[in-house]
Amino acid sequence: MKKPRPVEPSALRLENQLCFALYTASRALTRAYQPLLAPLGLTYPQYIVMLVLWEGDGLSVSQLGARLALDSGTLTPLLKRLEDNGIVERRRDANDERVVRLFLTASGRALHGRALSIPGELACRAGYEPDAAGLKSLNRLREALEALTRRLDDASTGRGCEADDP
Amino acid sequence: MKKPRPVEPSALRLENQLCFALYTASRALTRAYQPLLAPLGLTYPQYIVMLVLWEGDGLSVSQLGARLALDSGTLTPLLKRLEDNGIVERRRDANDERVVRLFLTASGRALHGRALSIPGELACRAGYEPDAAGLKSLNRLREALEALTRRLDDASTGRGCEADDP
DNA sequence: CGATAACATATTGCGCGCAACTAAATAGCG
DNA sequence: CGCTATTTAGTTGCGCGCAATATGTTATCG
Repeated sequence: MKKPRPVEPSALRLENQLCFALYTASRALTRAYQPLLAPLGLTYPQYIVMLVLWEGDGLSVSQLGARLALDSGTLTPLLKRLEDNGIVERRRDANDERVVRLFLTASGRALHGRALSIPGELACRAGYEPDAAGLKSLNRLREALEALTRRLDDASTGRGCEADDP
Repeated sequence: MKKPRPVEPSALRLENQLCFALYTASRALTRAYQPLLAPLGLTYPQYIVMLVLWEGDGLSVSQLGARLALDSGTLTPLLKRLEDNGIVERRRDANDERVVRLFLTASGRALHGRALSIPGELACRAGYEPDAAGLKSLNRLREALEALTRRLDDASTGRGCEADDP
């Protein structure tokens, strides 16, 4: 009979945890964005939604949700707030009354210009040189995070891990 | 007079955004942890708190908050829930009635054993080899995130960026 | 000692995320 | 056609994060 392999107690030390680094970095980024987004009247998740709509509007709530990995429980109230603020319009599709299509209003489109400088401003505040190898390192970090996300989503979908004997 | 330097419209494309990759990866990680933590009766932020307390209890709410970059608005209700679940005890410091010190109960300590295998299990589910160079790449990712967090916190503390002329 | 400032935690309010469930519309099938 | 299954949003409930504020405690200064 096999004993479950022993686990080092240090496995749970906070500073060893990728999970904690990721959790903290994500919150730090949201905090850093907040003062830049406040003048536009946007929260950070609202800004993420606007990034998609600025690329092209008219998509449905579920298409937006697929892009962002968010469901209607999050998006519906968020989009209603954007609509209340006059930035977004929600219209039922005439051919399929189930789907709600999302459109930018004039002021929603106008926000795009004011948002353009935000990523650069944030990178600058964080001390990244705009043209240096720092850009390359940011890209590598982004790719590593995307790879991690893919693996984690697979892990959530699948169940368990292979045991000792196949 | 200098024009503000033009910004590429692609600056706002979603797939170019480190911020989106980080936001998505953080949520994916929380989702991946959730089925492993549910048997312990812990949410992901509660697990992060327990990681600190397992390293040593008796610390104050503000010390815990400094470690996690969380304030009492988040921690107080979270800790009350842990106390209601019989995992943590909150005691006012006898020498300073302002501070609340946090202690593990017996069942809180007992949870530690059940939690030890979680990081490895998750790494395995995500397809990382436990002893391969994959471990090294996870460490590099963690260090990159920690460096980013430090820079972002500096950016949040400080104000603005240097202009074109010093 | 008494007033006041500084400090530690608690409370309130709001906006996510997400699970679970509901409601309405369409698709598909006998 | 009628009935069920599927699809799409919306709703509810709960637990964060975090800003703003309140409450109670200790320190400081005259």
